[in-house]
Amino acid sequence: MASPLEKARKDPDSMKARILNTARRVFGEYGFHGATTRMIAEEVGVDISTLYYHWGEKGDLYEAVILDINHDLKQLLGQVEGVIHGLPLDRRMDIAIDMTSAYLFEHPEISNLVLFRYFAKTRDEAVLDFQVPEIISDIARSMGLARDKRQVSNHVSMRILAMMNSIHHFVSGEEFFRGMLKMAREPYIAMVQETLKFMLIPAFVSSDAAE
Amino acid sequence: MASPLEKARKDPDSMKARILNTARRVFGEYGFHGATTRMIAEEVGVDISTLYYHWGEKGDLYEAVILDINHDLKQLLGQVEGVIHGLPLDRRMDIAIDMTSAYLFEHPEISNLVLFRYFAKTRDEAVLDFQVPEIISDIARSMGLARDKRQVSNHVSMRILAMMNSIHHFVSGEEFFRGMLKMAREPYIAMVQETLKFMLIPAFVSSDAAE
DNA sequence: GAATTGTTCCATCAGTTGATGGAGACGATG
DNA sequence: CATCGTCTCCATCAACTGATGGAACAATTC
Repeated sequence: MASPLEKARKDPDSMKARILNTARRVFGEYGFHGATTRMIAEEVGVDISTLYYHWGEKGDLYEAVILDINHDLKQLLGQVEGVIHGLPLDRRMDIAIDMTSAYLFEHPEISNLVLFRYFAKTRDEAVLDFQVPEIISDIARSMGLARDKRQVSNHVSMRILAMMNSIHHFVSGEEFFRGMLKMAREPYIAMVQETLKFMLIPAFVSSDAAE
Repeated sequence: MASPLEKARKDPDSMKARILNTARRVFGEYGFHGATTRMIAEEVGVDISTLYYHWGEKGDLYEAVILDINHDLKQLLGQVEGVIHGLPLDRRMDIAIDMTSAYLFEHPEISNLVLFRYFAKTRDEAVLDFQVPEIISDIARSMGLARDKRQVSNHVSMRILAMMNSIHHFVSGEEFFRGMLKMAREPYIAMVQETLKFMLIPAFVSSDAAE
């Protein structure tokens, strides 16, 4: 029952965990093909073969990374849900945007990896991601956009995708956008949150009121 | 004055143009590191060295591709502007969303490459993109969000970035999202356009009315 | 302390990748 | 026909990449 991933999470100082965390960052920065096992090993400060000993081949390590970030995302959603439960929609969205973006700006590799999975093809055939639909259902429920998480319409799923990706996109593009707009980090983050609220809240609130 | 790019555009059947167009697709699908010169050459049906003869090294070809898609984007914006000129804001946005998304769904490699440039690092140092700010200014002006294209506030730039990327994101993620939602192409595209309007129009229209 | 197990590194391999030099093919020009 | 410039391919290189076997070492168990 104790998967390698659980072991790594239990002891963050273990070699397994150190490799996993570095792999998250490197895969997030350069993508699957852009990252090499040597880059990861070098950054950890160990030999390549140590990577292979702990995580098997490159694709397996990548898969572990994906599972790891999905785990983090779910945990984040749980926290957000706990805070916003029972509040009116506009407040729910306001807080959810703040919390989610703040967390992702601290762990930008999550956004990078999510986006990479969305549209960068791997040369080998890709594994279908079964966790994203689940996460979307969770959001739909906690946002009050669907009564039962089993029956989330495509309609609603699309809107949640658009919402999530607006956030990811500003996190992943930070370097590019900040360079372009010549902004420091803090004002950039503040402006991102403002922009997200500007875009997202009117749409969902007015649609909610119309019902 | 006749750059290689202009030559290629003038004669679409030339080897230069055939390589460029294939490179657009392959770089768009797999990213810079995921695409190999051999993949591109093979798809064109020529030897690798023919690639190098016409476009120089891999990075140069990639750069030509980026310039090429920026050129297409500007052309598209010009067309959109011609159609929406003088209409009220909500109509402008409605039409711009339809036209832009329809075009990008026909040329998805544009969206892919734009997004790739935003957040995928190249192992070599990246070249700063000087064209994106210009495109954003154009949009701001044609949307009526800034009086002078010289003085577009970061505020407005962020909103336009968010808008553009919402579109790109649904185009690039088509395969992933359609697989997830189990939708055919046409209804997917229709639903994307509906979702984009749902999200974008209320925000901009209510902000416009408030002024 | 001996045996077993777990962990790390060194050396190395085969396949891939970016890149080039040179030979030949082709058409235009004289 | 001869010559020249343009274009394409074949052969090949060095560097890089994913991957592995085995030696060395450390920790654990008996």
